[in-house]
Amino acid sequence: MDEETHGILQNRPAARDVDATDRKILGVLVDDATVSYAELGDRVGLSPPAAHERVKRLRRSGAIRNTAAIIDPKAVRKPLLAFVHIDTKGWGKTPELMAISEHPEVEEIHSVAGDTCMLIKVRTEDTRALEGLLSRLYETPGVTSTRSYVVLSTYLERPVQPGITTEWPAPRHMAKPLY
Amino acid sequence: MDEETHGILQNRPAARDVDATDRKILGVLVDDATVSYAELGDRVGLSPPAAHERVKRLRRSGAIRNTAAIIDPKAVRKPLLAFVHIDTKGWGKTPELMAISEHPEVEEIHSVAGDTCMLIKVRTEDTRALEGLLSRLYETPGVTSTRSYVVLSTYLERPVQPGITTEWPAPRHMAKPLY
DNA sequence: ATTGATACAGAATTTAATACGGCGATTATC
DNA sequence: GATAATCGCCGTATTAAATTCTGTATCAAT
Repeated sequence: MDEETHGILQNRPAARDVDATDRKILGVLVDDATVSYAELGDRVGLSPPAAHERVKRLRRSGAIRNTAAIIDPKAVRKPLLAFVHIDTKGWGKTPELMAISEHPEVEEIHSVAGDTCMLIKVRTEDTRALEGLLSRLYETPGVTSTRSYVVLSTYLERPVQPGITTEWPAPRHMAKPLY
Repeated sequence: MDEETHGILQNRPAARDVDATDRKILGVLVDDATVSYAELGDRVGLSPPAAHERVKRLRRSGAIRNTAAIIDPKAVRKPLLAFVHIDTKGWGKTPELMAISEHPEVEEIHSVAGDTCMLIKVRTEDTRALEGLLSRLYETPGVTSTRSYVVLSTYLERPVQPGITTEWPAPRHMAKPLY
């Protein structure tokens, strides 16, 4: 038996890894997911049904999490982007996180290794609205301090790219990493 | 004449602002852009052609920038997320920015008001690949130092939300902001 | 060598996207 | 205040794409 033997507990079926053709497909769909399967097949060298089958598999496996409309922040009156560092005492995860993610201005919440506990990304209409949001964030139980960094200009903003990640050359005479 | 009088220079046509129905549509499409216009119309209380018409307008006006597949970073072998602060001397914009955005691991580049010049968001396969990327970033002309913050856990990550931004209450006896 | 599974192409069918014509309501103009 | 014009919407018709089905070649395992 293969590695799918322990698959009794996981509901995901195959989870075959993403090959070169899949990456091509992802590259097209990240740019524009409205292309027809005929067009997509042309671009990656497959027939329409074959391209369709691949995309279905990528969806099933979770490689494609979602197909979403990307909204211009200015169109929904949120031209101001800021990053906020939040220091907390005894971060009790669920309730506080839920409270913070309720605000529609909050787009990301990360726990960071470094000089701060939480890093969140927010978009607001203007500095006044940011002030209001920060005030509400500060009132969240567990939050001891916040520092905010307002973005002046955004030069690049794109989704996860399917391109290969180049790697740091391994030290000579050490084929495998030490850890 | 109205505010469109100065529209001689801008090529965008109408750019009517986004109303409540548009926000509902955006709310649906951000969640799942693969719904049919019949389904979309049902959700927001419109006929399929009417829903289609609104979506077309939202695309034309740029409110919907793109319809994209959202990829699971793990599926393309980029499970490691990090933010990098880059200090530069005399940031000469274009060439250096181009050089940095060439790396497929780089997803965002922002200029930030605060104690650092540039804030970039990157995804790599592992810490070794991050090390390689940082090394290459450091070799970019104009870069004087980098500080990186590795993300331990991501609790929330979602696209721009069409929901209304709540605002900070204006000071009493001051109907309009002072600036 | 044989069996099984997988991925693909081509054709057929079903479903959805798109274009068109007409109606009602709101807005601008005289 | 009456009229014309515009805009947004609906219902229908047409076109295009998604989806299903069947057969075939290729690769892996027995």
